[in-house]
Amino acid sequence: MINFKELLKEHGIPPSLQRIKILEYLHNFKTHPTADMVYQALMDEIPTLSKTTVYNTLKTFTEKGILVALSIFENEVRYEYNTEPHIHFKCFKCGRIYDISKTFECLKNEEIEGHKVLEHHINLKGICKNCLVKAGA
Amino acid sequence: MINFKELLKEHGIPPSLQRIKILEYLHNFKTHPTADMVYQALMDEIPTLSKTTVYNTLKTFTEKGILVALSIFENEVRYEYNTEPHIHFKCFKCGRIYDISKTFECLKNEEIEGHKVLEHHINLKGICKNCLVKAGA
DNA sequence: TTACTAATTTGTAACGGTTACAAATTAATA
DNA sequence: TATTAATTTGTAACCGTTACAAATTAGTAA
Repeated sequence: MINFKELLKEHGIPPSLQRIKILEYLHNFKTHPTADMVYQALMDEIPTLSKTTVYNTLKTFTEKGILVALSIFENEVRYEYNTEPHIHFKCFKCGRIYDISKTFECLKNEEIEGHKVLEHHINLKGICKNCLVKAGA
Repeated sequence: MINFKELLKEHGIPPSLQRIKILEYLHNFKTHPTADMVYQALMDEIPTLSKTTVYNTLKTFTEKGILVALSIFENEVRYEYNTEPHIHFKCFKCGRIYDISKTFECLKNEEIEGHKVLEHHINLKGICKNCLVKAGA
């Protein structure tokens, strides 16, 4: 059981209710949500919640390294809890994003053609397991 | 010398002046431009050009496989001429996008954890060669 | 507690990339 | 040349996001 209040403090972020709840959500639901999805999900629990707070908080968390921002979709940013390095698979049909645990040793080097690599994002796209079954039936 | 008129016909796209010029630009300048950049660049040559035409044309080309749409930046889509598979490096400082010719054999397989992979995008981020030199000086 | 200050949250308006849509223009055909 | 279809254009709207100021909350000192 993670103490999110402590986790925020460790990252130099004063733990308000909104911040704790947003962090908790990102940690518990691995759905790579957009800012709006987080907002919708927490509206019931925090009726006064503002969308701006969600955007600001997600931005802060990302800057502090607690979350990672993904650019898998063309138009909207998605967030996930920063854990082990992994790659993403997006289904063209259902739109779901899957985490692929496989890592690539060949990307471990931190220098390529003279450039210093700080991040790498691998995004696969295609038809997911579920949609393949549906199409085959 | 590529005959862009013929190339369009081969992809089932009637070759209008606008379409030819846009394709020509994407082929000649490997700058991974946004729709707006293409628009700005062609405004002199085609004074009546509309931004909507650029957007529509880029979309059509992408659907037909002539171009590839990149989601390296968070907010805007960038396009490039569809050639050999390669990966992209985006510099945090100058924002430029570099093509890295290195390919990864480990991503050649078309099936991963049950999902059918149709596309893969590898985006590296960090400090580019040029900016490293500037920072070191 | 109370008064005061700083931090946080909120709501509205605005911004920027993109798209919808109808009118205007151009090309194609008879 | 007249008619029809395709393409382009311009405007307005959409949507994700951000700027900003007001309102609220939390923290501190008397």
